[in-house]
Amino acid sequence: MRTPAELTELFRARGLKVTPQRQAIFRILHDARIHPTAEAVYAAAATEMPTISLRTVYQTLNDLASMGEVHALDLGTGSARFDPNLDAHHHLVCESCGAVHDLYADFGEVKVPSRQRQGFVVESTEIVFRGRCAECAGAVITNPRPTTKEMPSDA
Amino acid sequence: MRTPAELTELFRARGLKVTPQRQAIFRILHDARIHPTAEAVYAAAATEMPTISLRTVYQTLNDLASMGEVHALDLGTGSARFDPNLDAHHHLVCESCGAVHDLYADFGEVKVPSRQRQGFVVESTEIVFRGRCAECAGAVITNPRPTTKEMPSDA
DNA sequence: CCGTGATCAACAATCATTGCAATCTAGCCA
DNA sequence: TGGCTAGATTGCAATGATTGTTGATCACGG
Repeated sequence: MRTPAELTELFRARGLKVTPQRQAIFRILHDARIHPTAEAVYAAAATEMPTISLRTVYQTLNDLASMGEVHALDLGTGSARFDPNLDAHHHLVCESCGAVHDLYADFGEVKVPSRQRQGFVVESTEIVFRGRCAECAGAVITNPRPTTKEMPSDA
Repeated sequence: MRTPAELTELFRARGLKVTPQRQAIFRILHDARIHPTAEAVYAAAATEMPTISLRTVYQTLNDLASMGEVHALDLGTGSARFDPNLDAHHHLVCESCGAVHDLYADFGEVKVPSRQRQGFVVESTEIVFRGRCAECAGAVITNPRPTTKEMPSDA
């Protein structure tokens, strides 16, 4: 994605104000190597700006998404993920822990045969591989993972 | 998918009871040519069995899904869709009206290059084409410019 | 230094889905 | 056929992600 500086200019050019909140979000997204949820961005932002509201995070993420500066992904993991990586790529989704990994690979001509297009106008193509990530695949032997939102720091 | 009669046997064989509610759902799914949401199945069931509860529909759909008799799809259209079609196929999703069409096409070797697998164990692969279905696309054809969002012309 | 838009806070609302507890019944057996 | 019991159904509450609202405050940028 673009650098915080570029996004700053872009926002200004559109008449949008560049607030500290927005700058923080720009930075967080730019540094993100993964696909954070709104909640995750909020958590990250809150460490440096405790008063930021989740509402503002959603707002800015949506702004960025509708400007095409990030991609909003719904991979069925409960919450939307915001992908700062705009290059063509695909995703590996862990059914167990919900992790999303990028995959760069060229699968050649993946497009709808005109015969079966049914008048459909294709705007984007996504390939999602579902399965288990390295850690979860290793651990499947026993417990199916319940929604362990809270983890007792010591057990 | 299997016929209602087959599903009936299957349920019995698993010690699950075959209630009128379940039979209705079997029938509805079997006749479905599309990918109904739970709500849609509920609506269909309610016409012939007004007292059925949405809860029961969810329950049975989930049972069927975990038995592998239908596929639960989350295509980011807000609600999950239940696909009675178990053959390998892909989907065309209309971003405008949310319609989901099946697509039968062979894209050859679509699998994760081992180099990039990162230890991931792939269990399923889905290819989703997003765009506009014939009707929704038709609505925009009159205007050569589909989206009226302004683009920074002075870039 | 203004004006306008952004933010915040504190909810309420929505929507899909699931949890729960009380009630009911399918399927088996005598 | 009648009864029994595990499993099913139901209605409603609850959850979780996300958005709407409103009014007061704040600060970006001209």
